[in-house]
Amino acid sequence: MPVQTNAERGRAARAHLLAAARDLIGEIGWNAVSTRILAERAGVRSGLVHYHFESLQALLRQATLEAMGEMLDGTTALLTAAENPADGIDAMLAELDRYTGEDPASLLFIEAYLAATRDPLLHERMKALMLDFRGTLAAALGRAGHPAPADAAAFTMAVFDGHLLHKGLDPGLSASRIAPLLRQITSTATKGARE
Amino acid sequence: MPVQTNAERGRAARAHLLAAARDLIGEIGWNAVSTRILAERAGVRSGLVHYHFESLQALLRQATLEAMGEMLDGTTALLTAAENPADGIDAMLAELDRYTGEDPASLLFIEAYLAATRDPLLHERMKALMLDFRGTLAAALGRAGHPAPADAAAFTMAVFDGHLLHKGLDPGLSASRIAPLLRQITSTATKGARE
DNA sequence: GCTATATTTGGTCACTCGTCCAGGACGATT
DNA sequence: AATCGTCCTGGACGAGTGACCAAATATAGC
Repeated sequence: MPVQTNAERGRAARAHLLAAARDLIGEIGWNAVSTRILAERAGVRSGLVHYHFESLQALLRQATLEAMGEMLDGTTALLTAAENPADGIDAMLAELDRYTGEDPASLLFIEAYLAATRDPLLHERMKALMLDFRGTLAAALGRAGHPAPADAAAFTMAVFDGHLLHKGLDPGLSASRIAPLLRQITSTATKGARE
Repeated sequence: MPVQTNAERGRAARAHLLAAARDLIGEIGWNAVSTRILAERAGVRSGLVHYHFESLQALLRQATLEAMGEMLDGTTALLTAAENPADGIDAMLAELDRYTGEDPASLLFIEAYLAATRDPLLHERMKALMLDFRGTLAAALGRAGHPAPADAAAFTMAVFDGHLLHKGLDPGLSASRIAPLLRQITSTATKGARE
C-alpha cells in the first residue's frame, strides 16, 4: 500500500516544477531561471527537468501559459458576473489593485510579453489567449451599446497592462485613480439604450 | 598629426559600447547581453568594457537612461510645440505608431521597466525621468483646464506603454484606433474655458 | 516471487559568463 | 630621447549554464 503511486509522484514533481517556474520567472527574470535554481525551489533534482519537459524553455512556456489562462479565466468570470461591462471593468480594476507591479505575479506577465517576442510558439499561444479575452470584452461592450466595442476593448487592456508596468516604478499609483477615467471610455453609450 | 587623439579614441569606444547596448538589450534581452557579445557588436575587445565602465550592469543602466532621457526630451518637445495638450498627445501617438512593439527600441523600454524592479539605482533614475515627464504633461493638461490633470497624465502614460506592450503580440493594433478614445480623456474640459 | 515500466539520481559534457589584470601601445609632455 | 598617463589587448580565473545519460530505485502486472 504505497503512500504515492508511481504516476502520482510524477505528476507531483511536474506540478512542483511548474509552480516554481511561475514564481521564479517573476522573481529573478525569465532568462535567469536555470534548471538548477528551478529544481531546488521545486524540491526535486535538476535532472528531472529534462525528464518531464522537452527543454527548459518548454517548461517556462507552459508555466506561463497556464498562469495567464487561469488569470484570464478569473477575469472573464468577473466580467460576466457583472450587470454591465462598466461595472465588470470596475471589478477587474479592484482586482488589479491587489498587484503591486513588483510582485512575481505581475512581473511574470511582463516577462511573458517580452519572452513572446523571442519565442514564436509562446507568441502564438499568448496571442490566442489575449484575442480570446479581448473578444469577450468587446462582445460585452457591444451588447451594452458601445459604439466602438473592439477599439474600447483593446484600449482597456492596454490601460490595465500599462498601469501595472508603471506601478512597478511608482507604487503610489492606484487603480482607483484610473477607474473614473476608464469608465468614461467604457460606459460611453450606457446612458443610452440598454436592450 | 594623428587622425585621432588618445582621448578621442576613448570617447568613441565608450560611445560604441553604449550604442551597442541600446540595440542589444532590445534584441536579445537585458540578461542576455554579455560583455563579449556587446564588445563584438561595438567593434572593440571585451576587456574594454570594464575599463570604461564599473560593471556590465552599470553600462546597461547608463545606456538605458540615456535612451529614455532622449526619447522623453523629444516627446516633451512635441507636447510643448502643440497648441493644446490634446493635439500634443495626438502628435505623440503619431510618433508612437513608428514603433512596432517588436523593434529593439520598443523592447528596450519594456526591458528597462523589468530591470528597474531589480536594480535600485536604475529604479530611482527611471522614476525621476518618468515623474518629470508626467509632471510636464499634467501641467499642460492643467493649464488647458482639465479637472484632474495628474490622474489624466498618469492614465495617458499607462495607455502609451500598455499599447506598446500589446502591439508586440498583435501588430494589427494601431495608435489611430486608440487616439479618439484617449482624446476623450485628455480634452474633457477643452470645450469649456480656455483662460 | 519476478519481470516490465516509470521515475529519480548523480554526475559529465562542452560551453559561456563577469571580472580582473599584467603588459603592450601610443600620443603628450618635458 | 625619456617619461608619463591614458587606452587597449589577450588571456586567465572560478562559477554557472542546458542538455544528456547510465545506473539506481520504486511501483505495477504477472
